[in-house]
Amino acid sequence: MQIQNPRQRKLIDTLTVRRFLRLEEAIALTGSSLATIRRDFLALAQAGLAQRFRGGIRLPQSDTMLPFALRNSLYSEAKQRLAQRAAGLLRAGDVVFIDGGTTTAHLATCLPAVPLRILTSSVRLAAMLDEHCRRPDLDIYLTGGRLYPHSGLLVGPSAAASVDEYRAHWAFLSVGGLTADGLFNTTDSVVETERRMIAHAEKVVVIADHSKIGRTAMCRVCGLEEVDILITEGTAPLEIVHEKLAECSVQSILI
Amino acid sequence: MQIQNPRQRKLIDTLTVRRFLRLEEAIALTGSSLATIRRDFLALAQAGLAQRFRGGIRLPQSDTMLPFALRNSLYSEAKQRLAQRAAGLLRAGDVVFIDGGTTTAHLATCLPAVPLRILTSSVRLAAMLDEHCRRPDLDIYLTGGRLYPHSGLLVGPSAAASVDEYRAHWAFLSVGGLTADGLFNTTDSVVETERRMIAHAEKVVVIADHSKIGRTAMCRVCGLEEVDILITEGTAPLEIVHEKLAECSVQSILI
DNA sequence: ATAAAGATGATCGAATATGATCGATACCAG
DNA sequence: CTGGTATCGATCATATTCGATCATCTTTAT
Repeated sequence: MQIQNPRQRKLIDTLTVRRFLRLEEAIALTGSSLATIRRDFLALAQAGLAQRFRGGIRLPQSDTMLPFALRNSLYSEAKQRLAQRAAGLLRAGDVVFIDGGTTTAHLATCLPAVPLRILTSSVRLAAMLDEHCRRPDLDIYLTGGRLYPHSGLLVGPSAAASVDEYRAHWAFLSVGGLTADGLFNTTDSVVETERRMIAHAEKVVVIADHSKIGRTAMCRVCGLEEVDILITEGTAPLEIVHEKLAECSVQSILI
Repeated sequence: MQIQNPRQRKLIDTLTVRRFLRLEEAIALTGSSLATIRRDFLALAQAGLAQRFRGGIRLPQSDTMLPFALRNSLYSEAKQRLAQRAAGLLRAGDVVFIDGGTTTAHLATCLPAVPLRILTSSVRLAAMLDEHCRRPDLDIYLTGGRLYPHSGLLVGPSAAASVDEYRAHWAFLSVGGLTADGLFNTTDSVVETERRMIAHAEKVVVIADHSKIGRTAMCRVCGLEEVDILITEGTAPLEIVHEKLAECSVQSILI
């Protein structure tokens, strides 16, 4: 049986990005009432697409999930909270660069209800924003470039170059690692795009769960002096980089 | 069975580009009354071309199965044959511009099994090629630009400008209309991108079903002298433009 | 030219989805 | 164990959409 109700589809799709969805969140997401969401949760559970628990629904545990969903569900609760905090920074009319990555993908589910212009290199993020949020006040831009296979990411020189055409209030970056030495990512295909986003944004916000702090990866993106705000978990081993953060006047937001 | 009612065709065409179509949107789109649209929705659902849900219709399959749906659906038989013929032109290593549109979207289902590089302004086409086909020999590029709401199309000056960075062996275009006066499309948001594709491709291939021949639309793309190959149906009223086609040495391929 | 067949648009009762409310129940802290 | 709080399921009123009917307009066949 297929879910035909667009609202229920939206809930299911959100559920594949988050690991669970609470009643309050679903209400905010759809604009529907408590009673309706409750009925939706019941319907989704009866269809076997979700499991109910007190206060919300989650993905069925034993189900075979897509690789993307699996990768995403790792630390997804934390990422979701970090993304929500990041989204709280935004004001009406802001222009936002959003990096491609599993962490920043969570932003799609919690953007504030204000007009925004968004430039991203993530096709999935763009598709999510376009298809589900009926938000005529959102302008969504994609960088050009080569589609990195099976990742939904636009990479390469044209991706980087197209960022040069824009200026933004914010750049939201997700990283593979963060040390006193700077920001790191696992592949160089996205690094140049991130550098341009950093160069052309007023404020650079790095979103990183605790596992990223103190870890490097192959490609260095930039030094910490480029970063304005770091949003991470309270459990992160920040002492490793604390001094350098202060030196570069990075504002740390702990969740 | 083919849908011959032009209004219903329009609805189906819109549906292949968007994900779902609501009653209200369909009324605005066609100018017809509520009752008529309802009857159309019923007819399309009974023909198996769409699924109804309260307030609108949607494609019968889930979006990840869209290529499958396209291949199997009856209404698109003609377009599918045209796309197959167009795909037959391609050779290993070719660089191909593919316009965003319902007709060219069918190309995703029938590309030959040779290495190709593809630049398109259609996010859906790119996603189909990336996710559905297991083709490591395909390089997929997207133009940048603004995402036209609920259409999966990249539009605007940056979309057009990014085409300038590439040169291709082929440009595959789908049009809203074709007369002796040239090619036409319904909206100007994609026209500039198409012009750049035409300018930077060695061979320009227009794919148009019979309903497009002899019909104009609001925006003129270019004259027929820019076209190298026209792929259309044998039933198309080609006599209207036959002379001009010969004059511009356009090669007509009839299916 | 006329009649038949079909498409279209308006209207109305029926079916369904939605939102608010209320008592019952599960969870948590002390 | 007990009281407080939040969530749940059920119920009812309302709003929206659906299907059917009928009148009007257009097309087609004779």
